[in-house]
Amino acid sequence: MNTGDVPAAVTLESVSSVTFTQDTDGNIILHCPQNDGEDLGSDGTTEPVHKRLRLTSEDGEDPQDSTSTEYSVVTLPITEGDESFEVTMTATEMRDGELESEDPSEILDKDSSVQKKGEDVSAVSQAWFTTKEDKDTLVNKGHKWKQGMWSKEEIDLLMSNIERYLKNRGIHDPTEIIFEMSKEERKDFYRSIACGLNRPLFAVYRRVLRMYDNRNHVGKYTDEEINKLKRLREKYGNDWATIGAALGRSASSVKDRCRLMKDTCNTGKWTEEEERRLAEVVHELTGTEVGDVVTQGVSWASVAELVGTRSEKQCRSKWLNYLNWKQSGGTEWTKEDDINLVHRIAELGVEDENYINWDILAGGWSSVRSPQWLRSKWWTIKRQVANHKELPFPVLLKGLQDVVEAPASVMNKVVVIGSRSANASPSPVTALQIPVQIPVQITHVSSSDGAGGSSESETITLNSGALQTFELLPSFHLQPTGTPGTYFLQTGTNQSLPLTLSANPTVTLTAAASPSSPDQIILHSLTTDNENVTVQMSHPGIIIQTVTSEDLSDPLDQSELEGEQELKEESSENQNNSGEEERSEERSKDIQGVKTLDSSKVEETVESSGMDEGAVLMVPSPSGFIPTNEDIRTDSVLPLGTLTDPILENQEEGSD
DNA sequence: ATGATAGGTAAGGGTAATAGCCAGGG
DNA sequence: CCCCTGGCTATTACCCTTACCTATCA
Repeated sequence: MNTGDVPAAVTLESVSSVTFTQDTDGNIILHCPQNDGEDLGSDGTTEPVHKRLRLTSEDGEDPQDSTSTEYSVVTLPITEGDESFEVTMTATEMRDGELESEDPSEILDKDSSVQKKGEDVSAVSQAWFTTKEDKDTLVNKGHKWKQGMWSKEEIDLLMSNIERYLKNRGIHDPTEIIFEMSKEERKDFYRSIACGLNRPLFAVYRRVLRMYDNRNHVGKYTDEEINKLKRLREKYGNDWATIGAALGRSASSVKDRCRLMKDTCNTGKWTEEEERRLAEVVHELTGTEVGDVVTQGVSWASVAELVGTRSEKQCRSKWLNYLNWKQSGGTEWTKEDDINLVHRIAELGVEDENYINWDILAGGWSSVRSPQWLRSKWWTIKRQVANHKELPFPVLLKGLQDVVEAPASVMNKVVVIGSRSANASPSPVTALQIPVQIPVQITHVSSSDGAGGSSESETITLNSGALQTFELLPSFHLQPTGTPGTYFLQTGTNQSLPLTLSANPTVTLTAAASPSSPDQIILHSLTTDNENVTVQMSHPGIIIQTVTSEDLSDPLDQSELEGEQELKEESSENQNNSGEEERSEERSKDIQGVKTLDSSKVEETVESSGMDEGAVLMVPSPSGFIPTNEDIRTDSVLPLGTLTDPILENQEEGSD
């Protein structure tokens, strides 16, 4: 099974009833009660029988099914000695004909989502394969798996898998398992945490090692370190582990650094002679001629060896970004090319950037220097959108089509793209990023009310300004807390809805029912400072969404925004417990002097919160935009990530 | 002895972010 | 002439895959 082999004989069992629950990460947990029969762990030992769940749909396995769902399944014993077990399923639904309808030649054929329904994806994540034969075997059996950079979703899943593993075993620190335990002690660790990830076990292993190795992500090498590294290199050769240990860096880090510093390396501008030599060597090694486009299949280490004065990275970079294009008579990149690029990508109609085949896209395009260069060009275009990381790819693309065609005066600004809905909005909205506080609409959805189908107006609107007004609609009512002027908001489903308002410590806010309308709470700011207000939510059954700002003329100054940013980072510190690279990214989001507001952390918090009583939780995308059916009239919406939920955070931190 | 399992190492292709250079405009 | 700005180039830290190796165990 580990290499995809299906055991010759399997025992089929059926259970009459199972219980479904949903965990905080949205995984469906299927609880199978202890079987009275003899099959489940009948030897009475603590070692559970390995089970695989087969999901059969009622209508068979028709690949033309309008909805195809892929499941990744793992069975986990609940407690030792208990013969019941849990099944965690991660399901991915694809809409009718998505992907399949694309021209296959336009899509990189390397993503899990192209899998056929019912395929056992766990065969990949449970297999430790590094050799070509192992790979071929799996490929021949029709398995496909994810390669390339890990997406945020994958990392999140990995982290939650690790958390679950830790919880089940009462371990607090994952590094204990990864770096301290023996193989025997950490038996099944990697298999367990690889579940749901359509990646080879080995890839998961590498990723985890990197993630939790605190000697990774150390940052720039100082001159002192470089000198020390040179000495260590002379002493220990290619024993990267030893060198790394001596330097307080990971082995791969020192190895990578050494690759950059050949003794004979020149830096700075390439001389004509160097360029000539590079071209000569590349053509010689690849059996090509001057004018041929060579972008792959080059051994850069060999090239560097022969060029003599440059490292492999320098050679590759020079070739792919300049020399090959220059030699083959390339033309300069123009603004029209920018527009063209965005349109061409849009025409591909791909769901995700990873599906873009840059080789094909670059083909026959004289101003494109190489597929790799084109990709980096895309990056520079993409980064004109401040919140590009948070946007769904199709939304970003649509927005960019407007952006690249916009006048230069607009192009020079950082733009934020937002869309009320990726589906409903005919065209996405672009807006200059001006620091502005936006109102927040909180909609409670009762059990009977579907996701986003909030036909009833149950809204609270928080307007910006010193006087905060909440409009209370029918399903909410106020409940005195005992403190005059302070109320709890009570929802129609009888769930208390503690809504706390906090702000800068210098600002005190109190809430009171409006004398004119009992359906309003009026918040008074007790200071004259019109500080930014943070609404802390502590209720999962709530839709949080940004709404039209009728008044965007209430800019906050930079210091206020920075304060806000700090507040959020502080509150979300617990989320990122791995030292993963995102952390530093979050901190360096200062683009062109405008603080980019980022609510991704906040979103994670809310997103992974528990759900109860059928209440539906929808959260804003990190930029504050979520699909909604409601008719919202704005063209200019600016996100402000001020919604935090300490309780939910605690829930997540404290338990699951 | 053999093959499977579960790592582990090294090499090298690659990405993404940023630093640095430089030309052009005010 | 100076300064600023933006585009391009070069650099670099980190990521990922591949090939190969090794210890342990059934």
